[in-house]
Amino acid sequence: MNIVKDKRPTINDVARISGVSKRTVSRVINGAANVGEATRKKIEAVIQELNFSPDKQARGLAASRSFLLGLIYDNPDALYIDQVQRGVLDICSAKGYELVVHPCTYKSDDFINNCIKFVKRSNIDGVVILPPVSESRELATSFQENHIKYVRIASLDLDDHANIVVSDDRAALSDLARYIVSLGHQNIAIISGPKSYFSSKERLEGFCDTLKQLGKKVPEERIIEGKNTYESGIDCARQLLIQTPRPQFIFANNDEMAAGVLKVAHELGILVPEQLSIAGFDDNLLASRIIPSLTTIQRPVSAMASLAATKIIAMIEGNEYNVEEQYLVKPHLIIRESTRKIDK
Amino acid sequence: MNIVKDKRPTINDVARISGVSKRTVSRVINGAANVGEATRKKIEAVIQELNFSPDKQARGLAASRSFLLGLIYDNPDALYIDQVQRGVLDICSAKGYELVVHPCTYKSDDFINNCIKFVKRSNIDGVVILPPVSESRELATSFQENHIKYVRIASLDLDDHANIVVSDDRAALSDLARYIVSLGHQNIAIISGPKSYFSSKERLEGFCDTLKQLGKKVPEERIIEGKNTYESGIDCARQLLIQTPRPQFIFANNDEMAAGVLKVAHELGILVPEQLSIAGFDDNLLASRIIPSLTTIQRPVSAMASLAATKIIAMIEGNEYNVEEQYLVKPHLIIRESTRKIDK
DNA sequence: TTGTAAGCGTTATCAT
DNA sequence: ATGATAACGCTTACAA
Repeated sequence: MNIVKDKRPTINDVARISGVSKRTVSRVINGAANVGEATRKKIEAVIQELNFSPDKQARGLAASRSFLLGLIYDNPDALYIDQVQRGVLDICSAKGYELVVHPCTYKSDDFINNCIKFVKRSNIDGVVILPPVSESRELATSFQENHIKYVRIASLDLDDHANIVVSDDRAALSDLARYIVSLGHQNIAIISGPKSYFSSKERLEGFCDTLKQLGKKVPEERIIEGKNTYESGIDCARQLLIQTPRPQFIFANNDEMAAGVLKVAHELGILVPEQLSIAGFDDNLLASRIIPSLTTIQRPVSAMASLAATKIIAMIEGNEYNVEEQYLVKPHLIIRESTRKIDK
Repeated sequence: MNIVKDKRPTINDVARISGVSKRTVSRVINGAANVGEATRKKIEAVIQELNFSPDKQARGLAASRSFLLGLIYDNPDALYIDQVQRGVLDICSAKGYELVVHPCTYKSDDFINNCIKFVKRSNIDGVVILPPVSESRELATSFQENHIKYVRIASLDLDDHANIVVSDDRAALSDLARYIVSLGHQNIAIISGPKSYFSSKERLEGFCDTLKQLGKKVPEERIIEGKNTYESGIDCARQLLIQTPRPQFIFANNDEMAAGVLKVAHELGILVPEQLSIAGFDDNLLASRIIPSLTTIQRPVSAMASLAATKIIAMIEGNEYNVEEQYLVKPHLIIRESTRKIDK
């Protein structure tokens, strides 16, 4: 059906064959209103016949648009990244955009410039920024200064609602606290995420604040700062599980670390959940596969990503209808085998 | 309007400030040989100072290139995808390319056309294709017909060596067979991958052939076709573990399914590895986290991806030096806790 | 070794 | 409603 021609037809071919100027063809392509009905029909027919479609690069060069969206992240969690990509792509392909991925290194002090250049080089129309990079005030500021459109995904409401999608980690951790107290646990311990991340802070405070309201206080020495890695979970669990009295419940800032706790418990012969309850955060692939399966908190990652994509495209196309108003989602508790009521 | 730094610098700015023509700057950008040493230094300095990087669209429009690489896949394994992306990106960013991701649906019969359109729409310079889509003869043929450059990543040598990176799954499974026999296992069972995938066939045959050479034959009813998912692993394990005599060893075509086997064994009170040994394939994140940790086979995914990227860029840039010769990598066995010698 | 100038396929600014 | 013509930022014959 499709005959491969030597050269792709250009707007000039369409113009010549239609007997009009290319400016008029351009009008038709872009759906401008002021084109005669007869002319439009004629041109559309020729476009059909030639199987013409405008060249994206030329279009981009002339109009400063690329129909490219960027995804910026410095996150080792492959599962999270993958979910985000799919969520964004669902929207992208429906709207005629493509997704360009850009992992970066948050710690490198070149990283802001690196991101800016990434966007400028390819004339990326807008970017979605993932945590923890999304927490960078400097990056957001630089994007604003460079007139780069962005939407951040984060755990804290730290930008205009048009520019952010927030998961209310604090509220979710509050739920977890109530659940744990309802199970009767007394000796509660926490492996937090890196304190420099807002998300860690939100989760920690959401948990501790509600605990305090319910009359339970977590002492300092029962809160250890982890690095969100499996190995770090193991280290922290070792420190926690030798304390007397031994913790009855441990919350780990993510599932990776929770898996580390499980590992240490197993090594020490501590039964989960009989002698120790554990909860994580993410609802990682791991969470449902591991034995015992992990009580955890699930963010609607894919939905957040789709929302972010919708918002960024709305910004790009100037249709900022009521998209600003939607920005907050609440993660929810998933109860599995790793938590249970205190026997006694 | 003249001295305003609002706009990003162009090749003209670099030329003007360096006091040369833009043709010379272009030479420097593209690493041409015939540029005076002093001139080059001067220009490079200015490029640095201006933080200049050439506009991809303009470059593409002029040179009929986009500096965009595509990644085509229909693979639910997020960890695999993520590793591939990072492997490809390592090379990409070093060579000035960006990566556009394109998940697709292998089963949909529009998928070939969908992929072609994806490439043409954005003038993608070349694509890397992941298994199982990479096994599609039709897709490869269509790409050839449309003069689209591609490199496939696969488990079987099914294309010109210039167009493929192959992991020798067969050889790796042969190693596993020898290892298992050395442990003294008699009753061996297999959960294969979908039979329609070449990779499943390679692994199955590599395993069975070597087993046969060593005097062990796996009977028909001990080979079950799984779907490479956790749930499918559970289903197949149930069928296998009620057989008499009960299998002493189960090979699962991937770690996801092996995790399912572990789950069922746990439910049935079968001790792993005391009463049942299990091995998987992939060296998934899961493999090292799960308890007991999983004996499995690791492909050098990231290295394969980098090699694929190197090859596709060589094709694009016409530097097909000896890159054709490198195409085969061998996965290797990782022995963990889930396999052990037969007691008795 | 370096420069001039003509594109590449669009969109945007003016006219008419 | 339509059309010349100039950008857009770069590469590349062709000179010098």
